[in-house]
Amino acid sequence: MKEPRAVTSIDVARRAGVSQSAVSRAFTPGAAVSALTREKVIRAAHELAYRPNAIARTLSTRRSRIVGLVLSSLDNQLYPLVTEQLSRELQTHGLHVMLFFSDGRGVDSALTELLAYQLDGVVIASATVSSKLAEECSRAGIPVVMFNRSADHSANATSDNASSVTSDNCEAGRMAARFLIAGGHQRIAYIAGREDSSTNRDRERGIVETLRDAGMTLHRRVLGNYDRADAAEAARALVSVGDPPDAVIVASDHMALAVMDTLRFECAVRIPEDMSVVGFDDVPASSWPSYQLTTVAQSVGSMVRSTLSVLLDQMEPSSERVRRDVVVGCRLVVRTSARLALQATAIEQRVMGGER
Amino acid sequence: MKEPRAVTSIDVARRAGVSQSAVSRAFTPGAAVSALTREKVIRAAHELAYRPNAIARTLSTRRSRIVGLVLSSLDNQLYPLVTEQLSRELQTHGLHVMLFFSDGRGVDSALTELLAYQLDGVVIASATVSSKLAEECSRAGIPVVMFNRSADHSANATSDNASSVTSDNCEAGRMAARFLIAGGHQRIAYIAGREDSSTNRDRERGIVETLRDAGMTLHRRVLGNYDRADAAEAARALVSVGDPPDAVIVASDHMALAVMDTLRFECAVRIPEDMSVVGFDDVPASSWPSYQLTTVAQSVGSMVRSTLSVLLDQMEPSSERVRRDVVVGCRLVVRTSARLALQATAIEQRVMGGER
DNA sequence: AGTACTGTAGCATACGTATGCAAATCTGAT
DNA sequence: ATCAGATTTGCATACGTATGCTACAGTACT
Repeated sequence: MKEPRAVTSIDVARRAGVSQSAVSRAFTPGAAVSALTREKVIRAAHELAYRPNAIARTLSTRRSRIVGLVLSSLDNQLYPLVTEQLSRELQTHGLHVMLFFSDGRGVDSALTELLAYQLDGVVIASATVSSKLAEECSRAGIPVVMFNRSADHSANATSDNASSVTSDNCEAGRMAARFLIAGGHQRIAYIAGREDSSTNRDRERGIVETLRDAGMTLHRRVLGNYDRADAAEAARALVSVGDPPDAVIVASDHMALAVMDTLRFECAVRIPEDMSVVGFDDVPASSWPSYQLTTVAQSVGSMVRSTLSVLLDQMEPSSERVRRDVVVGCRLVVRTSARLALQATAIEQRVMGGER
Repeated sequence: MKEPRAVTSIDVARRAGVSQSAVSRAFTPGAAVSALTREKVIRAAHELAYRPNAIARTLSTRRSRIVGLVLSSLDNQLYPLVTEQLSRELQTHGLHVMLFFSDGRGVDSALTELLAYQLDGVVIASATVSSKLAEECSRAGIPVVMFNRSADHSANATSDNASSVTSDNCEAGRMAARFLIAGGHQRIAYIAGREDSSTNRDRERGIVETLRDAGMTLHRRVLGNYDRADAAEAARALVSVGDPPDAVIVASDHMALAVMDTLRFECAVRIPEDMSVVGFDDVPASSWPSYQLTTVAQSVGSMVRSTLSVLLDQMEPSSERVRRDVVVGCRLVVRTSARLALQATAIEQRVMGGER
């Protein structure tokens, strides 16, 4: 290897006429260095284009300033949003994101490589990830935040140390159901997400509860698995039999957009005249004029900030690492994909903006 | 710090009754260890739940197995695709992606932190990144690949070492223009991307050339800056004056979708009856039934594989690090947002699938 | 039995930075 | 000028792994 041999703190020390320790301290905020020494060091460093080696620093301090982000896919527009915002937030704190994609098949051998990188924290935003991963991280002393999903306390005997940041999905389900009920809908169907997802479970519970309280019951339930193709198939199933629903709640906007397309262009169903559609998440495309999807928005901003807060907190060496579960509020974004209470056909109220 | 003190190769060595070197070699493919020793080590490692410390390895080998991915945003659906595919491909080669978001304002102080992580390579998929960054990386001996953009050879006196992977954008522009000309369009407008983008420049050149060869000229040109809002504004501008175009080529699908929405829902323009729309990239939403956007597809798969190939090649210590510029072919995906040659109104041919 | 060779094991050190500790310097008050 | 106290400096070592080198054991051949 004839690499140009990177410039090290020793080179800088020599040039500045100080010790290597001095160089290190000059780059460590709050360290004991005189202003003069620091200035000499900074100058020399600048002349040599020196940059502290983050890897060596990690080895020494045992803090990598790297956070792992585990995803199963970026198909759902929600996750690019989360990825970008989380990454930017971390960046302002001098932290960086390393990406890990779960391979879908439960094994996730690739994910255990994650342990090798001395990560300062891990954010799991993938449903298909074995809870074993979270457990392994905890055992290794790495703070874990489950993003947009909570660990199943029930099934897991071992006290699970993973924190979580979720929306108030139960309430979100209620909001969706209440809105449709108020709109005079009689036959409300649900296209579910993955059965093993806490988000789906909570949203569905809120819906079912609210219907029951109104003396109603779920008209029909089909599985969409958070997948566009499955959701399209579910939409077909809903209209393929007699007595179709007059409204459908879809467990995510990602699916809801596919449902709208399928209903409109394959099934000649008018939205919302023939059928109302309500989703969850408020992804960017939901506000596009072609869809104008009424949806229960998750505040990605709040969720990301909460995640950051939990992580920074637990990264403190003095931290007690107690599990924290943050629940963020939702809000209904009314657009035109669902009939309103007052008007059956003439629809005008729209909400296009909103924090993201 | 009362961290549980991670288990190291020394612990494993002790338990297996061998030296630390033996442990290291047992985990190094192709190293000189007997099968017996390796087995003892593997067993001990397994019992202690040992995982080699990638950071320490990096310090020793000077190879981090981390690739930096520099993005300006994930808004455009193209980039989530790229991010996921690149990350997965790298993952299968034992490499990982670290994310960097440029802050838009040219300074990018955050990006130079990138140099600190001893990255094995950098992929720049951000238009707004100072070419200085690429230069700094090259100087540090880090292979750089510009993704979906090429460095301006012209303006840059310093021989730029950054490789690039792009589509054949000039040909892509020609394909779009030829298709519209064949469809009998007379007044073809162009909504441009950012002026400083090589991708925009090349696509536009292909379009203008082709029009000229057909004895035509660009009916109108408006700037869209690869931004949905700007593109919507551009669409309004196109129809706000007399003699509107009968076709518009939009420099990216990301913008084209906004253009379609604006034309249809704000301007009451029927697509393609009143105006044809053609885009570039073939992002996922372009194939959604609401849009059915005719577009010149970039083969994200090919581009990612090429990027990987260049990177792996240049990461070889023996590599000569000569710049490589890969140009990937495009293909026209005909859907229904633009009139075809044979039929003015009755449109039926569709292409929905295709490699991605 | 002696020689040459091959394959393994362990020792020692390097990678670049951070930091505890003791020594050195400075500050200001007497 | 002296000294206590505060500040700053440099030395030495630790962080966990990889690897050049030497030593040794085993094999095959003369």
